[in-house]
Amino acid sequence: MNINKLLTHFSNYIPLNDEEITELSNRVIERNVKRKEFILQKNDICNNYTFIVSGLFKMYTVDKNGAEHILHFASENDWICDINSFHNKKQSLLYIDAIEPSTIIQIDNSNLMYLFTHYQKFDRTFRVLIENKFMELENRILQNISSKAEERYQFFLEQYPNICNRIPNVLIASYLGITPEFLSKIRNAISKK
Amino acid sequence: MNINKLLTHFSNYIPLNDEEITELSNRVIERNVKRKEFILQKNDICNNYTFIVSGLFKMYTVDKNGAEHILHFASENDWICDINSFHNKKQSLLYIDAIEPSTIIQIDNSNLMYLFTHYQKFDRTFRVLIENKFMELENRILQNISSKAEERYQFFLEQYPNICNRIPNVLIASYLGITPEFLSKIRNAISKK
DNA sequence: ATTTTTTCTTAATATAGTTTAAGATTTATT
DNA sequence: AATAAATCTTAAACTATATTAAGAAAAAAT
Repeated sequence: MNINKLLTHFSNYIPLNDEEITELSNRVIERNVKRKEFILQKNDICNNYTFIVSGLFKMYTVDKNGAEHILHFASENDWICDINSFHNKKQSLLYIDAIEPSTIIQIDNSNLMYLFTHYQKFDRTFRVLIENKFMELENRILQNISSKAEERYQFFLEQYPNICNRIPNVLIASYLGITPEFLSKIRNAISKK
Repeated sequence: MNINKLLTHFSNYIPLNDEEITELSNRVIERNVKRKEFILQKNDICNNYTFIVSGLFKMYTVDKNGAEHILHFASENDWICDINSFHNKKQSLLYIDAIEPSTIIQIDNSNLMYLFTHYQKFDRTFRVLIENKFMELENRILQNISSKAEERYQFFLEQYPNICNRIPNVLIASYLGITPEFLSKIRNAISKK
């Protein structure tokens, strides 16, 4: 069962005891998701924290011209959630769909709140989880305000070696905030060095 | 005493009981900080979470050309900390200094860890705090990858009406990731509309 | 296996943003 | 009050990136 992958993930933060493992296991559901299938769409309320057992997702907005802007990629052993919609029960502005066929484990809002309330460890673990994600975003912001597109691309390749060759360049461009044509130019310039 | 401002701040998340108030009060220190005084410098380890009672700070890197890139502004009733340095006890890449004469309340690493370990509420409150900051950064990233500088400037003015007129434009430009000359051009274009 | 769809590239032209330099204005310091 | 320092603006020339369009290559669907 894939729950083991989630338990191993937790144990990298704080190992769970038997009671916590049982409680957690009873409160999550496992799902398979096809390529291009949505697990969140705009105007829906994001009711789940999603742990990715295998596969790859993108979270993004679509602007008035129909262009996608990718806020996050997330692959195996990572979480994906619109926490604004999740915690405030507000309609989401974001889409999340699968770039690859994927297997996920989801915990919904009420079950996660139950764990937060009854077991201190979950508050702690999710605090540390979100702190780590916050640091990643800080680095990304710094890149965005201080570096040219070529440096940001090189940094992306270094930072995400496991996913960068599973993602079409058109999506990497959208993540970096540039056009695919310009990314192509950058790649050409790099290859000539 | 200014500790009341901190207690009020906590009570916006989860009110503290008497014991928690006593514990917290005994574990923080209050300081006054002059304009341009550093509370964190590059290569130091950030050993404090800093709550701002009054005043205004900037957190930034300095690149190889000596240019500042501002990651965060923080004013009264807000927190500022390099959480990467703080939690991992790593040398910071960042500076934090006061834009205005300020009063702050600081809690150091060991005291905060004590509170986390002994009182669940602090884990919870700091989880929610960092979740809110994470959402703010998500919005900023989306702006950076999808909007032109003029829109980002207008959004900044709307989102931070209380601080935007206390910050010189040269620093706003650095926060937005543009040159002060170009911000001046944008302001001129806006004023002609 | 063939067709359709998606992805990647190239190039010309256009726009957004930077650089350099200089002067004017405002704010801080003596 | 005078001087020094920081801030804001303008403009010309330059560079980074976007747009448009078109064709080639690769991947997905039938």
